[in-house]
Amino acid sequence: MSARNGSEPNRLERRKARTRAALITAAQSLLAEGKLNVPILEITQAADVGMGSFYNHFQSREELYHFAVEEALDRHGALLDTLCEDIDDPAQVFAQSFRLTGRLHRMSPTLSKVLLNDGLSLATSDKGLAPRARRDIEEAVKAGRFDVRDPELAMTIVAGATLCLGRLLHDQPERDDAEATDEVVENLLRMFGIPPEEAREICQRPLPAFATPEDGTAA
Amino acid sequence: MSARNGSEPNRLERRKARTRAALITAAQSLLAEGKLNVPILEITQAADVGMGSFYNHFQSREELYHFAVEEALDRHGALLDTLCEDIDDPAQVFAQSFRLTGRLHRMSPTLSKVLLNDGLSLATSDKGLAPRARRDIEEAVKAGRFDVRDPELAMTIVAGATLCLGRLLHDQPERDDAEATDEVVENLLRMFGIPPEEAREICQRPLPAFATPEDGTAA
DNA sequence: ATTATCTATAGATCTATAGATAATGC
DNA sequence: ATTATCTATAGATCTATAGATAATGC
Repeated sequence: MSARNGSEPNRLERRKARTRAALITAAQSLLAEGKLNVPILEITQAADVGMGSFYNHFQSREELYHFAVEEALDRHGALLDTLCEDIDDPAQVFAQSFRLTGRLHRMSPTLSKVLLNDGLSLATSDKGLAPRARRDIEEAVKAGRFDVRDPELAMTIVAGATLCLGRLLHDQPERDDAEATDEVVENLLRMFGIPPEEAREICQRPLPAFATPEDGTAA
Repeated sequence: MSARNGSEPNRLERRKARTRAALITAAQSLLAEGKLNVPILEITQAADVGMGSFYNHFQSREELYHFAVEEALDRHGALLDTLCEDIDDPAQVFAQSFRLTGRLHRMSPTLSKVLLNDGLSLATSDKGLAPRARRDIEEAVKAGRFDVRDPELAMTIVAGATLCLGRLLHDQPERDDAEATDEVVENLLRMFGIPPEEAREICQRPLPAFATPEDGTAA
């Protein structure tokens, strides 16, 4: 309650936050494994907290899963914001976001699987990649970079490609993830009216180095 | 057992098949509503059969749901085969399949929602739209119609677009489904290297009349 | 004194089956 | 006589909470 007044959280509040975070992390691991129906007890055991603590923080498994997905989306969104902040051309922001996301599936498999598990709702979420891609497409259209009649439909194709590409990269571990991702975004850029030569060039630009804290899975 | 010998199924076998079909239809309705965790009893009540009959046909809810999705995919695949059988140009078969599928979301909402509910696995399924679209893309490449480096990645984008478009059409009931679908496939055709003029023209060709038996939901 | 967590469990819910009933085959 | 279905339920499982314990604040 008192955390709202802007003052530092005290030790009690930090402990509470730790318990909550442990539950959310456990939920993300379970979501990534596709275990949606595990008993509450199994969740709290995975989080290493008592059964009763669950109900101090969440009303139901569904509520916990909801927050777990939101947390994953926020983490993804923050990563994209950080790594694209210096780029002006919306077409390049778009391409770079997509290329980074493609590489994320293998680098942060849990984060990736949480996003994929939620399936199509990722496409319409107001967090994570979707709102950013939508923004980039609209700005690129305004700037005359993209030739797109309906940005929302363009967004639909992009979201679908993102999801199915992630799925493909998990299903085919032998496939080169960077190469596949870059080819998909190159196709998308051409679809948006970028000349083939330039599309290819945009997808070959160096990406910023980024280290994901190797996944949300705590040690 | 004796149904395997090619002879006519007798009344007993037909009754058994009816019970099984009732369970599968009920499962499809529940899947379409997103009710994945309903008790077996609720499924059998929806199918109007006794609780015990469930276990005469399926080992678990998961097994039933699996067959329910397969049945939906088969029905969709058969529809596409019937409606595209007279077309030679693989690019047009591809476009027509996509255009028909887009119109299906509203015409057969239960079928559509079952397919969407299963989410990304639709993209890699060997039934329904996916294998057909893959076939069309590969043939179009061979025939020099499509300019695509990796047909599997092209397929990935198409599958994603299919799914997210379906989701969009359910989320936005006021949107014109035919218009949106045709614009998406037009974009995809351009991405595959079809000249813009021709892409547009292909998407404006008349479609065969098709009446879905208004959905798998029995009266 | 207050707050969060933990352990233990009552009561609700669900699964899977046993045994009875009904339909069909021969 | 055989096969499928139905009803009723034992036993397993799970949820949600009560009450005890531990940690922190003041």
